[in-house]
Amino acid sequence: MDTPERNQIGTPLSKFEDSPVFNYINSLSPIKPVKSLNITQTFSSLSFATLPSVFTSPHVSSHRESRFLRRHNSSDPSKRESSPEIENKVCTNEGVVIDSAHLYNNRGELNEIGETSVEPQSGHSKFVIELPRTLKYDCGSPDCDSTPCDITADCASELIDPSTALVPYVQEASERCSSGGEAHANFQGACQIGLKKEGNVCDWESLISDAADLLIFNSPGCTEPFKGLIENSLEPATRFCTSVVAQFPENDMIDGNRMHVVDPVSVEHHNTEDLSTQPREACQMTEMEMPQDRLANTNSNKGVVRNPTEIKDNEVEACMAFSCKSVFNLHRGIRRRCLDFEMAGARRKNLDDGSNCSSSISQSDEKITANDTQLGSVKPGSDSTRRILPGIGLHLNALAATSKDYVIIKSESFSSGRQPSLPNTTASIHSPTDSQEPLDKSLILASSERDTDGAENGVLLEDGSQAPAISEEFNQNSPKKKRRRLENAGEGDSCKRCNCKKSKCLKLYCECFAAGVYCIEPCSCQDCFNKPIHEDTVLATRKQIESRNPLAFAPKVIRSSDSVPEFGDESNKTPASARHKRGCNCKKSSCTKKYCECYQGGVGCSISCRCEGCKNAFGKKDGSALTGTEAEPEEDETEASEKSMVDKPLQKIEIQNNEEQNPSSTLPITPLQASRVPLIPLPLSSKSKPPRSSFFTMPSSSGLYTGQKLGKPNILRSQPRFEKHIQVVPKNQEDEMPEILRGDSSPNTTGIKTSSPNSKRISPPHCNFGSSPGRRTGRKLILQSIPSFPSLTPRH
DNA sequence: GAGTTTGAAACT
DNA sequence: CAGTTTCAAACTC
Repeated sequence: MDTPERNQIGTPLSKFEDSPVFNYINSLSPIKPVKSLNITQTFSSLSFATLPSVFTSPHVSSHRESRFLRRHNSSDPSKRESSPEIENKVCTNEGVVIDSAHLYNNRGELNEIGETSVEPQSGHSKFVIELPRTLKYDCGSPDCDSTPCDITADCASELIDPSTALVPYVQEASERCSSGGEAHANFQGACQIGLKKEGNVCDWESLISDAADLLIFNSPGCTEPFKGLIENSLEPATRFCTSVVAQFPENDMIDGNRMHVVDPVSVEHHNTEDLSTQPREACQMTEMEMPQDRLANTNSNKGVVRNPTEIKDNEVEACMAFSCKSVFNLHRGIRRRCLDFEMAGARRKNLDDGSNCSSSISQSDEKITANDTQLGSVKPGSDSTRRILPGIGLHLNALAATSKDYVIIKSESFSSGRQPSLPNTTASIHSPTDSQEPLDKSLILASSERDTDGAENGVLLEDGSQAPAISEEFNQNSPKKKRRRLENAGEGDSCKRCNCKKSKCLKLYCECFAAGVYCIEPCSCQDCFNKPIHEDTVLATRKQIESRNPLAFAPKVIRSSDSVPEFGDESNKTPASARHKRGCNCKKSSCTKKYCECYQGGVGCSISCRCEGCKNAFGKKDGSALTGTEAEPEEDETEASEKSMVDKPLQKIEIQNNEEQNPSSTLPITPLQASRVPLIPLPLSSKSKPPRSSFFTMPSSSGLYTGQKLGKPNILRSQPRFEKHIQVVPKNQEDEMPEILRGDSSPNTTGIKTSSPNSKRISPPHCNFGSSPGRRTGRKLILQSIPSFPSLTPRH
């Protein structure tokens, strides 16, 4: 209560409390005070305490929390604001219900607006009148539905107590109902007019009536002014409603909006009419519908109130409640949808990540998981931006294949769902700022991040939003993801993902970071900074590392261009057109396990390697040096690649390669992957793997690269795209790459034996990417690819 | 799934 | 540049 926050937010309350009316009310009923106290407490605690989560209405709070959490960090200021508002509203509502004070409060607000001088007795009459107002405001606003109902019902019951008041009120209500289809704006207007409300109110209403759609629902801009009005004049309830409404997904909103906006009145009327006959049911219904908090209030109210007029009251209440209730229900339904929707979106992401995304575009229907919340964060508007992501830039994108899809899917889903709604106006009522803003922000963030990513790196980061961070970890940690990741890795469906625990994914230890891609859901990393959110950090770190070693982010395996193989047949045949950039340093693995980067990359060891006891299936260091071994390697390669030729021990390799291929396949998919050298090599290696390396290992590292590449390019080449990317990368790296590439390119012409068996192998391997069969463009492609490469290291 | 092995990356 | 440490993947059980 005391907290400054409260003051800010709760100004209304303070007013109420201070107001003589409030005091009076309190004095009137002992019960009331208690409730009021409770309310106030909750209020203070809730609203001020901090976040919405704390707060009250389970629906609202929970809803919000879930949302925010999922989407983003609740950090968004807007969110907070909203929450407090909501809290306030709720509290006020409760308070109102409990006490008549609430009305007074409302009244007080109204008074501010320009309350008419009511007659002394008017106390009741006022109530009546006021109620209408409240109703108007609450109910009137489509948003309000839920709360208004409560309020009205409560108020009505209690207020009404003085039966006199009821009559008019009821009459009005009945009239309204009878009027039935009118726009509730009119209804409001009428009420207000009758009340003699001030211009403010009128304006407000007029606004509503005129642009009811806009105001109510959504446009933040509209909402704000509106909001201001509300704050000033209106009850918290309205806010609450608005806030609640805001939460609803746009999609829903569409329907909901109409329902609320256009129909609210009619609905109410109908309800009232119907209900009139069975008010109690309606009441019960309402209770059922209402959140627990509210229920408590209502119950209390009932208990407290009950007057002769109860019946009428009940009726009225029923009507109101019912209408509200219906609306409320609607909202609820909407909310759920929204949540689901978001969830669905999120899920989609996950699913997409795992599988494909594009196809799966989601429907809003899908359910979401906690992780998904992030998706939720994804906002409708961002679609375009998201799509951008897929961009080429960092090979990272490759990762993205999944990520991309994911993004796209999201966008689609949203578009289908929310976005459409947006146009409608609706946006949703949201309390002006509340829900919507957060969403927007989140969207923006996500989009921006993504965009930036895409722009800069071309990488798509899934994380996009804040939420991602949280969710990511969440996801990452989850065994499911791990499994998925493993599966993916194993299958090659998806890209490999890191599992960093201490490096924060900002060192080359991190595969993702090394590949120039952001970590995504499948990653199991901890304290990951390799996310769009931390773009600055990532870039800075990259720079740092690059400053140390310009080639740090270059593909480890340099593939000679496809064409490279100068060495003639041999070279062509040799899968090992590629070489490891720096060479391995294996001592115990004999270069026969993935510990060996050369082996992992599917390339043979070269002179540059310092390995001991090299037995690299793709090419031994010694052998490579020997160039002579070529024949074997070639055969192996061919065999491996074609399999037809199986020979040699290489079979093992083949198997491994196959395994690798999958990964590679995935890799190829995303540009990002390209960056990841290892992945690339594998695929190639798989087919071409074997022996060439022995051959190629050239004396000079550069020579090796070139030579190997020349010789083996074929293998690597298998995947045109990869190669391209890879090659490109090298260029960036100037050091070796340029020479190599250049040399390769020129020499390659000869080397390119696309026709060579290797080439055949090549095509198959890469799967995903697309490797369109025709891809093998040969050297030219490579050159072209070069440009793309830069994307990896934007700076260069 | 936990623990070990391995070698690259990072650090000194 | 070499040696050592740190790290995460790969591997084994």
